[in-house]
Amino acid sequence: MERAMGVFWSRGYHATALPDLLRATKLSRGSLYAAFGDKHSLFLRALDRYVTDALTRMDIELGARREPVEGLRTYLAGYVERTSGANGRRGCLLVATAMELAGRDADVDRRIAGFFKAMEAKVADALSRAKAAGTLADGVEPSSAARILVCFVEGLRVVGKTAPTRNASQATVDALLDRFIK
Amino acid sequence: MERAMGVFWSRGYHATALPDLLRATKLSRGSLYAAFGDKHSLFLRALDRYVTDALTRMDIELGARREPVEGLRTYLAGYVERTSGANGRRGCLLVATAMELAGRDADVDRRIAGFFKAMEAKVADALSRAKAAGTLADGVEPSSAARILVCFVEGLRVVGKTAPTRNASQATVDALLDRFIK
DNA sequence: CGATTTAAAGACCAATCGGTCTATATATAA
DNA sequence: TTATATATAGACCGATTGGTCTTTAAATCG
Repeated sequence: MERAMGVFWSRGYHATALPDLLRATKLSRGSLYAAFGDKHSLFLRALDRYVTDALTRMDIELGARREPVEGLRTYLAGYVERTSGANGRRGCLLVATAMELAGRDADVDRRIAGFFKAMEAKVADALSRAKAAGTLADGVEPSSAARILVCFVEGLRVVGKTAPTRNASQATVDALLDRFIK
Repeated sequence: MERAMGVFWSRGYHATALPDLLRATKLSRGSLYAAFGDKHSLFLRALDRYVTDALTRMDIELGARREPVEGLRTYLAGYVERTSGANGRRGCLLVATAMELAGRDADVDRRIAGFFKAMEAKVADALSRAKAAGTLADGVEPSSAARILVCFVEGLRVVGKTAPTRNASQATVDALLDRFIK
Protein backbone atom coordinates (compact mmCIF):
# COMPACT_ATOMS: atom_id res chain seq x y z
CA MET A 1 0.00 0.00 0.00
CA GLU A 2 2.60 2.51 1.03
CA ARG A 3 4.44 1.48 -2.10
CA ALA A 4 1.50 2.42 -4.23
CA MET A 5 1.13 5.66 -2.30
CA GLY A 6 4.75 6.47 -3.08
CA VAL A 7 4.19 6.07 -6.80
CA PHE A 8 1.09 8.26 -6.89
CA TRP A 9 2.94 10.75 -4.72
CA SER A 10 5.88 10.98 -7.08
CA ARG A 11 4.02 10.90 -10.38
CA GLY A 12 0.44 11.98 -9.81
CA TYR A 13 -2.71 10.07 -10.68
CA HIS A 14 -2.87 10.28 -14.45
CA ALA A 15 0.85 9.84 -14.98
CA THR A 16 0.89 6.66 -12.93
CA ALA A 17 0.41 3.63 -15.16
CA LEU A 18 -0.44 0.12 -14.05
CA PRO A 19 3.08 -1.21 -14.70
CA ASP A 20 4.39 1.46 -12.32
CA LEU A 21 2.09 0.18 -9.61
CA LEU A 22 2.95 -3.46 -10.29
CA ARG A 23 6.65 -2.72 -10.06
CA ALA A 24 6.20 -0.79 -6.82
CA THR A 25 3.90 -3.24 -5.08
CA LYS A 26 5.64 -6.33 -6.48
CA LEU A 27 2.20 -7.74 -7.13
CA SER A 28 0.93 -9.44 -10.24
CA ARG A 29 -1.80 -7.77 -12.22
CA GLY A 30 -4.39 -10.23 -11.03
CA SER A 31 -3.38 -9.97 -7.40
CA LEU A 32 -3.48 -6.21 -7.43
CA TYR A 33 -6.98 -6.14 -8.84
CA ALA A 34 -8.11 -8.82 -6.42
CA ALA A 35 -6.72 -6.88 -3.48
CA PHE A 36 -7.67 -3.32 -4.34
CA GLY A 37 -10.22 -3.29 -7.14
CA ASP A 38 -9.29 -0.82 -9.82
CA LYS A 39 -6.73 1.95 -10.11
CA HIS A 40 -9.09 4.56 -8.75
CA SER A 41 -9.89 2.56 -5.61
CA LEU A 42 -6.24 1.94 -4.97
CA PHE A 43 -5.58 5.63 -5.36
CA LEU A 44 -8.26 6.55 -2.83
CA ARG A 45 -6.74 4.10 -0.37
CA ALA A 46 -3.34 5.66 -0.86
CA LEU A 47 -4.80 9.11 -0.41
CA ASP A 48 -6.55 8.04 2.78
CA ARG A 49 -3.32 6.70 4.10
CA TYR A 50 -1.53 9.93 3.27
CA VAL A 51 -4.21 12.01 5.00
CA THR A 52 -4.22 9.80 8.07
CA ASP A 53 -0.45 10.00 8.37
CA ALA A 54 -0.50 13.77 8.07
CA LEU A 55 -3.23 14.28 10.66
CA THR A 56 -1.63 11.82 13.06
CA ARG A 57 1.64 13.65 12.78
CA MET A 58 -0.11 16.93 13.51
CA ASP A 59 -1.65 15.49 16.65
CA ILE A 60 1.79 14.58 17.87
CA GLU A 61 3.41 17.87 16.93
CA LEU A 62 0.62 20.04 18.27
CA GLY A 63 -0.25 17.73 21.15
CA ALA A 64 -2.29 19.36 23.89
CA ARG A 65 0.31 18.55 26.51
CA ARG A 66 2.98 20.55 24.75
CA GLU A 67 3.55 24.27 24.88
CA PRO A 68 1.33 25.44 21.99
CA VAL A 69 3.85 27.83 20.45
CA GLU A 70 6.52 25.20 20.58
CA GLY A 71 4.09 22.79 18.96
CA LEU A 72 3.50 25.26 16.17
CA ARG A 73 7.23 25.66 15.70
CA THR A 74 7.66 21.92 15.45
CA TYR A 75 4.76 21.67 13.06
CA LEU A 76 6.20 24.36 10.82
CA ALA A 77 9.68 22.88 11.06
CA GLY A 78 8.23 19.73 9.55
CA TYR A 79 7.01 21.76 6.59
CA VAL A 80 10.43 23.36 6.22
CA GLU A 81 11.88 19.89 6.00
CA ARG A 82 9.28 18.68 3.51
CA THR A 83 9.29 21.72 1.24
CA SER A 84 12.99 22.26 0.67
CA GLY A 85 15.55 20.50 -1.49
CA ALA A 86 14.69 17.07 -2.84
CA ASN A 87 11.72 16.70 -0.49
CA GLY A 88 10.30 19.90 -1.90
CA ARG A 89 10.76 18.63 -5.45
CA ARG A 90 8.81 15.54 -4.64
CA GLY A 91 5.88 17.65 -3.61
CA CYS A 92 2.75 16.65 -1.75
CA LEU A 93 0.25 13.99 -2.72
CA LEU A 94 -2.61 15.95 -1.27
CA VAL A 95 -1.85 19.26 -2.98
CA ALA A 96 -1.10 17.53 -6.27
CA THR A 97 -4.35 15.61 -6.02
CA ALA A 98 -6.29 18.74 -5.16
CA MET A 99 -4.97 20.47 -8.24
CA GLU A 100 -5.29 17.47 -10.54
CA LEU A 101 -8.60 15.92 -9.54
CA ALA A 102 -10.61 18.17 -7.23
CA GLY A 103 -13.83 19.33 -8.81
CA ARG A 104 -13.92 16.33 -11.15
CA ASP A 105 -13.92 13.49 -8.66
CA ALA A 106 -16.39 13.57 -5.80
CA ASP A 107 -14.49 10.97 -3.77
CA VAL A 108 -11.41 13.13 -3.94
CA ASP A 109 -13.36 16.31 -3.18
CA ARG A 110 -14.58 14.97 0.13
CA ARG A 111 -11.11 13.93 1.21
CA ILE A 112 -9.46 17.19 0.23
CA ALA A 113 -12.07 19.34 1.93
CA GLY A 114 -12.05 17.13 5.01
CA PHE A 115 -8.30 17.33 5.29
CA PHE A 116 -8.15 21.10 5.11
CA LYS A 117 -10.95 21.40 7.61
CA ALA A 118 -9.29 19.02 10.06
CA MET A 119 -5.94 20.67 9.63
CA GLU A 120 -7.39 24.11 10.21
CA ALA A 121 -9.18 22.91 13.34
CA LYS A 122 -6.00 21.49 14.83
CA VAL A 123 -4.05 24.65 14.14
CA ALA A 124 -6.87 26.79 15.49
CA ASP A 125 -6.89 24.74 18.66
CA ALA A 126 -3.17 25.23 19.20
CA LEU A 127 -3.56 28.94 18.56
CA SER A 128 -6.42 29.17 21.03
CA ARG A 129 -4.29 27.55 23.68
CA ALA A 130 -1.47 29.93 22.86
CA LYS A 131 -3.84 32.85 23.20
CA ALA A 132 -5.02 31.59 26.56
CA ALA A 133 -1.39 31.30 27.63
CA GLY A 134 -0.82 34.87 26.51
CA THR A 135 1.83 33.96 23.96
CA LEU A 136 -0.08 35.18 20.91
CA ALA A 137 0.65 38.61 19.46
CA ASP A 138 -1.91 41.29 20.20
CA GLY A 139 -4.93 41.30 17.92
CA VAL A 140 -4.40 37.81 16.55
CA GLU A 141 -7.61 35.85 16.31
CA PRO A 142 -7.04 32.06 16.43
CA SER A 143 -9.58 30.99 13.81
CA SER A 144 -8.58 33.43 11.09
CA ALA A 145 -4.91 32.96 11.91
CA ALA A 146 -5.42 29.21 11.46
CA ARG A 147 -6.81 29.78 7.97
CA ILE A 148 -3.81 31.91 7.17
CA LEU A 149 -1.40 29.25 8.38
CA VAL A 150 -3.11 26.53 6.38
CA CYS A 151 -2.86 28.61 3.21
CA PHE A 152 0.71 29.44 4.00
CA VAL A 153 1.91 25.88 4.49
CA GLU A 154 0.07 24.66 1.39
CA GLY A 155 1.68 27.49 -0.53
CA LEU A 156 5.03 26.38 0.85
CA ARG A 157 4.41 23.03 -0.78
CA VAL A 158 3.75 24.67 -4.12
CA VAL A 159 6.79 26.93 -4.01
CA GLY A 160 8.74 23.97 -2.64
CA LYS A 161 8.52 22.36 -6.08
CA THR A 162 11.32 24.73 -7.08
CA ALA A 163 13.50 23.06 -4.44
CA PRO A 164 14.48 26.08 -2.31
CA THR A 165 17.21 25.70 0.32
CA ARG A 166 16.33 24.64 3.81
CA ASN A 167 17.56 27.95 5.16
CA ALA A 168 15.36 29.95 2.84
CA SER A 169 12.25 28.00 3.82
CA GLN A 170 13.11 28.22 7.49
CA ALA A 171 13.64 31.97 7.30
CA THR A 172 10.26 32.44 5.65
CA VAL A 173 8.56 30.35 8.30
CA ASP A 174 10.32 32.24 11.08
CA ALA A 175 9.32 35.58 9.63
CA LEU A 176 5.71 34.49 9.45
CA LEU A 177 5.59 33.15 12.96
CA ASP A 178 7.11 36.38 14.24
CA ARG A 179 3.98 38.20 13.12
CA PHE A 180 1.71 35.96 15.14
CA ILE A 181 3.43 35.23 18.43
CA LYS A 182 4.87 37.40 21.14
CA MET B 1 -4.16 29.86 -28.26
CA GLU B 2 -6.18 31.16 -25.36
CA ARG B 3 -8.60 28.39 -26.18
CA ALA B 4 -5.90 25.79 -25.75
CA MET B 5 -4.78 27.51 -22.55
CA GLY B 6 -8.30 27.24 -21.23
CA VAL B 7 -8.38 23.49 -21.79
CA PHE B 8 -5.04 22.86 -20.09
CA TRP B 9 -6.14 25.14 -17.32
CA SER B 10 -9.34 23.25 -16.67
CA ARG B 11 -8.03 19.72 -17.11
CA GLY B 12 -4.28 19.70 -16.58
CA TYR B 13 -1.62 18.46 -18.96
CA HIS B 14 -2.02 14.70 -18.85
CA ALA B 15 -5.80 14.75 -18.74
CA THR B 16 -6.00 16.93 -21.83
CA ALA B 17 -6.31 14.79 -24.95
CA LEU B 18 -5.84 15.90 -28.53
CA PRO B 19 -9.57 15.83 -29.31
CA ASP B 20 -10.11 18.28 -26.42
CA LEU B 21 -7.63 20.68 -27.98
CA LEU B 22 -9.12 20.28 -31.46
CA ARG B 23 -12.58 21.03 -30.16
CA ALA B 24 -11.37 24.07 -28.25
CA THR B 25 -9.22 25.56 -31.00
CA LYS B 26 -11.59 24.55 -33.82
CA LEU B 27 -8.54 23.42 -35.74
CA SER B 28 -8.05 20.24 -37.65
CA ARG B 29 -5.42 17.81 -36.47
CA GLY B 30 -3.06 18.70 -39.27
CA SER B 31 -3.50 22.44 -38.80
CA LEU B 32 -2.85 22.24 -35.09
CA TYR B 33 0.38 20.33 -35.60
CA ALA B 34 1.44 22.69 -38.39
CA ALA B 35 0.80 25.71 -36.21
CA PHE B 36 2.14 24.59 -32.85
CA GLY B 37 4.23 21.46 -33.27
CA ASP B 38 3.31 18.86 -30.74
CA LYS B 39 1.18 18.81 -27.60
CA HIS B 40 4.08 19.70 -25.35
CA SER B 41 5.05 22.76 -27.38
CA LEU B 42 1.47 23.96 -27.42
CA PHE B 43 1.33 23.50 -23.68
CA LEU B 44 4.46 25.56 -23.13
CA ARG B 45 2.99 28.32 -25.26
CA ALA B 46 -0.18 28.27 -23.20
CA LEU B 47 1.83 28.35 -20.01
CA ASP B 48 3.87 31.30 -21.27
CA ARG B 49 0.71 33.13 -22.06
CA TYR B 50 -0.68 32.42 -18.61
CA VAL B 51 2.51 33.66 -16.93
CA THR B 52 2.66 36.79 -19.05
CA ASP B 53 -0.95 37.61 -18.26
CA ALA B 54 -0.38 37.16 -14.55
CA LEU B 55 2.76 39.28 -14.40
CA THR B 56 1.21 41.99 -16.54
CA ARG B 57 -1.76 42.12 -14.23
CA MET B 58 0.55 42.42 -11.25
CA ASP B 59 2.34 45.38 -12.83
CA ILE B 60 -0.98 47.12 -13.17
CA GLU B 61 -2.21 46.29 -9.70
CA LEU B 62 1.05 47.09 -7.94
CA GLY B 63 2.00 49.90 -10.31
CA ALA B 64 4.64 52.27 -8.95
CA ARG B 65 2.38 55.27 -9.30
CA ARG B 66 -0.19 53.84 -6.93
CA GLU B 67 -0.17 53.89 -3.18
CA PRO B 68 1.73 50.62 -2.43
CA VAL B 69 -0.61 49.39 0.28
CA GLU B 70 -3.59 50.02 -1.89
CA GLY B 71 -1.83 48.18 -4.68
CA LEU B 72 -1.32 45.21 -2.40
CA ARG B 73 -4.96 45.31 -1.43
CA THR B 74 -5.98 45.28 -5.08
CA TYR B 75 -3.56 42.50 -5.83
CA LEU B 76 -4.92 40.38 -2.99
CA ALA B 77 -8.49 41.20 -3.91
CA GLY B 78 -7.77 39.63 -7.29
CA TYR B 79 -6.75 36.44 -5.53
CA VAL B 80 -9.90 36.51 -3.43
CA GLU B 81 -11.86 36.68 -6.66
CA ARG B 82 -9.89 33.87 -8.31
CA THR B 83 -9.80 31.50 -5.35
CA SER B 84 -13.43 31.47 -4.26
CA GLY B 85 -16.51 29.79 -5.65
CA ALA B 86 -16.39 28.50 -9.21
CA ASN B 87 -13.18 30.39 -9.98
CA GLY B 88 -11.54 28.64 -7.07
CA ARG B 89 -12.74 25.28 -8.33
CA ARG B 90 -11.16 25.90 -11.68
CA GLY B 91 -7.82 26.38 -10.03
CA CYS B 92 -4.63 27.80 -11.42
CA LEU B 93 -2.74 26.59 -14.46
CA LEU B 94 0.57 27.51 -12.93
CA VAL B 95 0.07 25.80 -9.60
CA ALA B 96 -1.43 22.73 -11.25
CA THR B 97 1.51 22.58 -13.64
CA ALA B 98 4.00 23.00 -10.83
CA MET B 99 2.49 20.07 -8.98
CA GLU B 100 2.01 17.90 -12.06
CA LEU B 101 5.16 18.47 -14.07
CA ALA B 102 7.81 20.36 -12.10
CA GLY B 103 10.88 18.25 -11.48
CA ARG B 104 10.17 16.07 -14.51
CA ASP B 105 10.12 18.66 -17.26
CA ALA B 106 12.99 21.11 -17.50
CA ASP B 107 11.07 23.53 -19.75
CA VAL B 108 8.36 23.72 -17.13
CA ASP B 109 10.85 24.02 -14.28
CA ARG B 110 12.35 27.17 -15.71
CA ARG B 111 8.98 28.81 -16.20
CA ILE B 112 7.69 27.95 -12.72
CA ALA B 113 10.84 29.12 -10.97
CA GLY B 114 10.93 32.26 -13.10
CA PHE B 115 7.35 33.08 -12.31
CA PHE B 116 7.73 32.76 -8.55
CA LYS B 117 10.91 34.81 -8.62
CA ALA B 118 9.31 37.57 -10.67
CA MET B 119 6.22 37.57 -8.53
CA GLU B 120 8.22 37.77 -5.34
CA ALA B 121 10.28 40.64 -6.74
CA LYS B 122 7.19 42.65 -7.61
CA VAL B 123 5.65 42.11 -4.20
CA ALA B 124 8.94 42.93 -2.50
CA ASP B 125 9.14 46.15 -4.46
CA ALA B 126 5.68 47.20 -3.38
CA LEU B 127 6.49 46.35 0.22
CA SER B 128 9.71 48.36 0.04
CA ARG B 129 7.81 51.37 -1.16
CA ALA B 130 5.28 50.86 1.60
CA LYS B 131 8.07 50.71 4.14
CA ALA B 132 9.59 53.91 2.78
CA ALA B 133 6.16 55.51 3.09
CA GLY B 134 5.95 54.34 6.68
CA THR B 135 2.83 52.26 6.12
CA LEU B 136 4.40 48.92 6.97
CA ALA B 137 3.97 47.43 10.42
CA ASP B 138 6.99 47.64 12.71
CA GLY B 139 9.58 44.96 12.20
CA VAL B 140 8.33 43.85 8.80
CA GLU B 141 11.14 43.22 6.37
CA PRO B 142 10.02 43.58 2.71
CA SER B 143 11.95 40.67 1.19
CA SER B 144 10.90 38.03 3.70
CA ALA B 145 7.37 39.41 3.81
CA ALA B 146 7.25 39.06 0.03
CA ARG B 147 8.16 35.38 0.29
CA ILE B 148 5.42 34.95 2.85
CA LEU B 149 2.86 36.62 0.62
CA VAL B 150 3.82 34.51 -2.37
CA CYS B 151 3.40 31.34 -0.35
CA PHE B 152 0.14 32.60 1.03
CA VAL B 153 -1.47 33.42 -2.29
CA GLU B 154 -0.35 30.14 -3.86
CA GLY B 155 -1.78 28.37 -0.85
CA LEU B 156 -5.02 30.26 -1.39
CA ARG B 157 -5.16 28.71 -4.85
CA VAL B 158 -4.77 25.25 -3.39
CA VAL B 159 -7.38 25.71 -0.71
CA GLY B 160 -9.52 27.50 -3.30
CA LYS B 161 -10.07 24.14 -4.99
CA THR B 162 -12.61 23.45 -2.24
CA ALA B 163 -14.58 26.47 -3.50
CA PRO B 164 -14.78 28.57 -0.33
CA THR B 165 -17.08 31.58 -0.22
CA ARG B 166 -15.85 34.96 -1.34
CA ASN B 167 -16.33 36.33 2.15
CA ALA B 168 -14.26 33.61 3.75
CA SER B 169 -11.36 34.20 1.37
CA GLN B 170 -11.61 37.95 1.81
CA ALA B 171 -11.60 37.67 5.58
CA THR B 172 -8.48 35.52 5.51
CA VAL B 173 -6.71 37.97 3.24
CA ASP B 174 -7.72 40.89 5.43
CA ALA B 175 -6.49 39.16 8.55
CA LEU B 176 -3.14 38.50 6.92
CA LEU B 177 -2.68 42.00 5.64
CA ASP B 178 -3.48 43.33 9.11
CA ARG B 179 -0.32 41.69 10.41
CA PHE B 180 1.87 43.46 7.88
CA ILE B 181 0.59 46.98 7.49
CA LYS B 182 -0.07 49.79 9.93
C1' DC C 1 2.89 -38.10 -0.13
C1' DG C 2 -1.20 -36.21 -2.91
C1' DA C 3 -4.98 -32.75 -2.94
C1' DT C 4 -6.22 -28.13 -2.82
C1' DT C 5 -5.83 -23.37 -2.49
C1' DT C 6 -3.20 -19.18 -3.73
C1' DA C 7 -0.65 -16.27 -6.33
C1' DA C 8 2.37 -15.21 -10.24
C1' DA C 9 3.19 -14.55 -15.20
C1' DG C 10 1.73 -12.85 -19.05
C1' DA C 11 -1.40 -13.42 -23.12
C1' DC C 12 -5.12 -10.90 -24.46
C1' DC C 13 -8.83 -7.25 -25.01
C1' DA C 14 -11.09 -2.94 -26.67
C1' DA C 15 -10.27 1.80 -26.25
C1' DT C 16 -7.49 5.60 -26.43
C1' DC C 17 -3.08 7.92 -26.65
C1' DG C 18 -0.08 11.36 -29.54
C1' DG C 19 1.22 11.86 -34.14
C1' DT C 20 1.37 11.34 -39.48
C1' DC C 21 -0.51 11.34 -43.85
C1' DT C 22 -3.67 11.30 -47.76
C1' DA C 23 -7.52 12.69 -50.08
C1' DT C 24 -10.92 16.25 -50.59
C1' DA C 25 -12.77 20.59 -50.45
C1' DT C 26 -12.18 25.61 -50.20
C1' DA C 27 -10.15 29.70 -51.02
C1' DT C 28 -6.95 32.70 -53.50
C1' DA C 29 -4.51 34.32 -57.58
C1' DA C 30 -3.53 34.57 -62.43
C1' DT D 1 -11.99 30.57 -66.18
C1' DT D 2 -7.94 27.58 -64.67
C1' DA D 3 -4.02 26.93 -61.64
C1' DT D 4 -2.33 26.98 -57.14
C1' DA D 5 -2.01 27.27 -52.46
C1' DT D 6 -4.40 26.22 -47.93
C1' DA D 7 -6.95 24.02 -44.72
C1' DT D 8 -10.25 20.50 -43.85
C1' DA D 9 -11.86 15.75 -42.48
C1' DG D 10 -10.60 11.64 -41.13
C1' DA D 11 -8.18 7.22 -42.17
C1' DC D 12 -4.38 5.29 -40.30
C1' DC D 13 -0.17 4.17 -37.38
C1' DG D 14 2.31 1.88 -33.42
C1' DA D 15 2.32 2.35 -28.60
C1' DT D 16 0.09 2.39 -24.39
C1' DT D 17 -4.00 2.73 -21.48
C1' DG D 18 -6.85 0.19 -17.67
C1' DG D 19 -8.74 -4.19 -17.09
C1' DT D 20 -9.74 -9.49 -17.69
C1' DC D 21 -8.64 -14.17 -18.08
C1' DT D 22 -6.06 -18.40 -18.62
C1' DT D 23 -2.19 -21.06 -17.69
C1' DT D 24 1.36 -22.45 -14.69
C1' DA D 25 3.97 -22.57 -10.60
C1' DA D 26 4.29 -22.31 -5.62
C1' DA D 27 2.53 -22.86 -1.14
C1' DT D 28 -0.49 -24.88 2.18
C1' DC D 29 -2.92 -28.58 4.19
C1' DG D 30 -4.88 -33.32 4.91
